[in-house]
Amino acid sequence: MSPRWYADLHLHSRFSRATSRDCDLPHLWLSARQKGLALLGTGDFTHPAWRAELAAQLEPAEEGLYRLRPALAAGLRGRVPRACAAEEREPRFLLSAEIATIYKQAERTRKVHHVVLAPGLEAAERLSARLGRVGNLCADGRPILGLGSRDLLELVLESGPGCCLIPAHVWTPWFSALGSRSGFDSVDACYADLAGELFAVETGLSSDPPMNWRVSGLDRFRLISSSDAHSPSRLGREAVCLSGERSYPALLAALRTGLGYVGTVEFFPEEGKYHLDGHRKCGARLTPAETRAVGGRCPTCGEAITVGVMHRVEELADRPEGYRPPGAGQVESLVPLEEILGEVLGVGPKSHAVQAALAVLLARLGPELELLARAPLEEVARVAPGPLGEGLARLRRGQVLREAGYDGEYGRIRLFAPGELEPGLRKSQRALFLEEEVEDDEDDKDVKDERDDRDERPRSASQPSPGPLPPDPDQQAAILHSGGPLLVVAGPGSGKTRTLTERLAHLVTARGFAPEACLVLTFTRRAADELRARVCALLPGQGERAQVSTFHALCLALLQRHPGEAERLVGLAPGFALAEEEERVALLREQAGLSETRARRLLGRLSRWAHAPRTDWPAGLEQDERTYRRLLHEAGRVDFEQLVSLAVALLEASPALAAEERVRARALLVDEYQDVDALQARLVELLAPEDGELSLVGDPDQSIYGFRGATAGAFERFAAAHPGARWVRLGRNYRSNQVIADAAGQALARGAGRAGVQALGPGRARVTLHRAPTERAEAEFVVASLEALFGGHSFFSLDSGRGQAGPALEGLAYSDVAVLYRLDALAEPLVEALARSGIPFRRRSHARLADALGGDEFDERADRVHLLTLHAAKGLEFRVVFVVGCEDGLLPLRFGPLGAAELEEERRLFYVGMTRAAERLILCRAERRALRGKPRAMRPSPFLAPIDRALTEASDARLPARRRRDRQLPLL
DNA sequence: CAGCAATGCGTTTTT
DNA sequence: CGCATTGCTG
Repeated sequence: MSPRWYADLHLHSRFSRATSRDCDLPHLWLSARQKGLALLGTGDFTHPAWRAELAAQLEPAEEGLYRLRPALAAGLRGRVPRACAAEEREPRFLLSAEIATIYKQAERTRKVHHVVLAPGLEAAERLSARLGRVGNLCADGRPILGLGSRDLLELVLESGPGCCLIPAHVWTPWFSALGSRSGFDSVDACYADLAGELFAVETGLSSDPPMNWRVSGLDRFRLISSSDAHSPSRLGREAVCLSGERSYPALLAALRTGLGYVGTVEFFPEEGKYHLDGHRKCGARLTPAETRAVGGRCPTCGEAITVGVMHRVEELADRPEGYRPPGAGQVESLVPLEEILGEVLGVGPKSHAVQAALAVLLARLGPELELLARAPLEEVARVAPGPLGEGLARLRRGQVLREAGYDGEYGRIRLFAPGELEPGLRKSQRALFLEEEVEDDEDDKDVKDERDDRDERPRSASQPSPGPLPPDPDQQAAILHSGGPLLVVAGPGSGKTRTLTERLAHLVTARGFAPEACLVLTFTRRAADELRARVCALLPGQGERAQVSTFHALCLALLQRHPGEAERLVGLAPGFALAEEEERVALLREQAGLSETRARRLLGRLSRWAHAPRTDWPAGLEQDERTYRRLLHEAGRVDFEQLVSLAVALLEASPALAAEERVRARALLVDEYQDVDALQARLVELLAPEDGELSLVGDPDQSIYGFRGATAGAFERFAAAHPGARWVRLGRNYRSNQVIADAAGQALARGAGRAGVQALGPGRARVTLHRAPTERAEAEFVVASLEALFGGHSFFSLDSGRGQAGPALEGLAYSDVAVLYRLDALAEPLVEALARSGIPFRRRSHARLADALGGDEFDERADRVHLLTLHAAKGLEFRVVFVVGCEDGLLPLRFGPLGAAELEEERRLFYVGMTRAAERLILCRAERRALRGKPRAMRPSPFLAPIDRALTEASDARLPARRRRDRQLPLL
């Protein structure tokens, strides 16, 4: 039997009334992953703006289905809970909409809602065009048309093969085919001569299949269930369960024939808003019999009672309760996990405590629907010992307490009787999920997580998906700035990328800049990809047109745009091309007769000396360089290192050409400006738009690429040349807790003056300082700490995790942790210890194997502990960061005497490492370490000294006390 | 060819 | 700084 999958075909976008602003494709996609929905309706395809968004953000997948564009999906990867990331369940979308028809028939006003499905964007467009002639489709994503149900069905059927209609939530009183206040006594009466074209009906929240089975007139319809969600978190509260192929034709076939239709996921019908009869204003809830007894009038006020679904089913039923027609689907009755957790924890379903617990459960146990229906209870108990497992057991047995809904009031399903859950039990269950509540919870209220969500929120695999908060005032100032050059100094975790991308979006949407006239410059392709994805998400349909490029790619494109001038003015060979590393080596071997090793060595030396003044070059190097350049030129090649200088030379040689290039980018935004070298700074000056916007973004405190030519003070030099430039400083750190932010600030400023960047967020965990005897002991400490952080084998058990680097963190995924080091060579003992422990890890080595193999995106996002050099960690963030090798000589790295500038760069490197951490920072050192074979005694890094002892705690290795006697040795 | 002095490299990384 | 490689001299 092929595996089952779930589909939610009826939901709404943010273009419908009373829906969440988060009903956009990324949020829906993310929620689908969390719920375990493999197929989602888009909802609202009749709305032109939503259709434009669909066209911009989706791309075709299986027949009739669409997937989120990879650039967008890539940006969301980090927010998918670890156990919800199954590749084969990556959500697909199909075109769906809900249409309301209001019309008079046989003297009665009929209000009927319909779900419409289309086999693709073109068909949706066609149908929308026809419906647009009937009524206004722009006012509401769920349009209201003055059209008979039958006529709507006719329009749908005429819009092309595959277009179909499913009567929506057929029993609800106010808006449905069978509704007591709106509809008919049969589906056939509603759709008249075309009713035969229908093959499925949606049961709605307040009825379930067993109720529907009592009406023989519905036997020929496949029963479907959907969420009708108005916010992403409500997706999948009801759904269709299918098996077999995932495609639009297969879905229709399953609904028509039953082949591949498994059944439905349901609310307990009592939870629906219209299950029983009643009058909400007076709080009167009545069973059908009671309603009949009081003559359909509210006993309190005398107004008409709203007749609910149960009552209506009884009116139309021609079979007793309990009848099950042949071929009926399976029924899984579930309760949203948020509600269950709210009950178990004794707090509201939207509370922080519930969201935290949800994140843990999804990260560990997988998507919600599977988890509720099938997660093994032993595993549930392992993740969350306590009443949750028992609750799920009762849920699966259908042993629930039901308080039925009526007249628009949701019902309530409980798993535990009143008083069954002791407050103490609830508290302990809550403690499982909340990091800091255990020791001091003076009050019983939620621990409020104040961490802001501006942008640089930890990309935890287990984060729920809250929408972003509005920009803070400094971010806002940078986003809105208009006029002269803008310098944005953005500290760690301050929302730099968000500010940059939102500024770009602002320039386009509010200031009228054409997207193609906006240029964003970065250093790495990776950064460019990320920025592009985020710009696309912010500017659906337009972001793709913006130019987001690396310096080198821009320069190459610029040279290639002007081949004539490039030949004439900077002496490039006609039809020049970029030389790859192998080609450069081959050139030197074949043309200059150098050996392979000598050729590589020469290229290495040239690259190393490229940024030093030629007068400092070793003897002979200049001569060698001239020869190499000549050979390169004769071969019609340029190398990467020349690109920027050639582009600068070209722009300087031809002012007209420079002016032409400036027009191409009326808005120029440069990321990581602190890393520009002199040529790149010059390029920026040459390209600075005359009447547009120039924005330079970066952080001088994170300048760590001096060896590559980045010259400290790039911002200052720019400001000196442009006295009118506006400075904006983003100083709030939304990433690190206060302790980490302060400690990092002290390390950077050598303890003087500045109390670090201002940080928000909870933070009681101190920075751990650990001294190990040897590098092997250091590695074992890291592993033992990781085991504690992950809670050992019983993942969240309370009694573990008091050991090494603090207690277990809830919902911690392996990829939330990084181990950082100054030299790649320091990774060896870590690799060995981690491999032994079985903790999955990934070492990013600078060996560019990944690129050679065409990228390893999959590995990149795998849930593994990251091993990285400090340099490679820049721009990333982790909930937990270890920095190993905090020793003099390694931090700062020193071979001989160290210049002041180099010392400062090493200090900034340490600062960069510290500020990668959001929640926990552990600084480790070894007293003896073998470097290049020879063991050496190591002193602590001088960078540790300025950190206030109040912010740190010492943690000595308390690994299984193998060698207690060691402690008697003098500690020095 | 042995022996010694001079030189340069080590470390971070991107295109 | 300290080690390895290179290249020169005897």
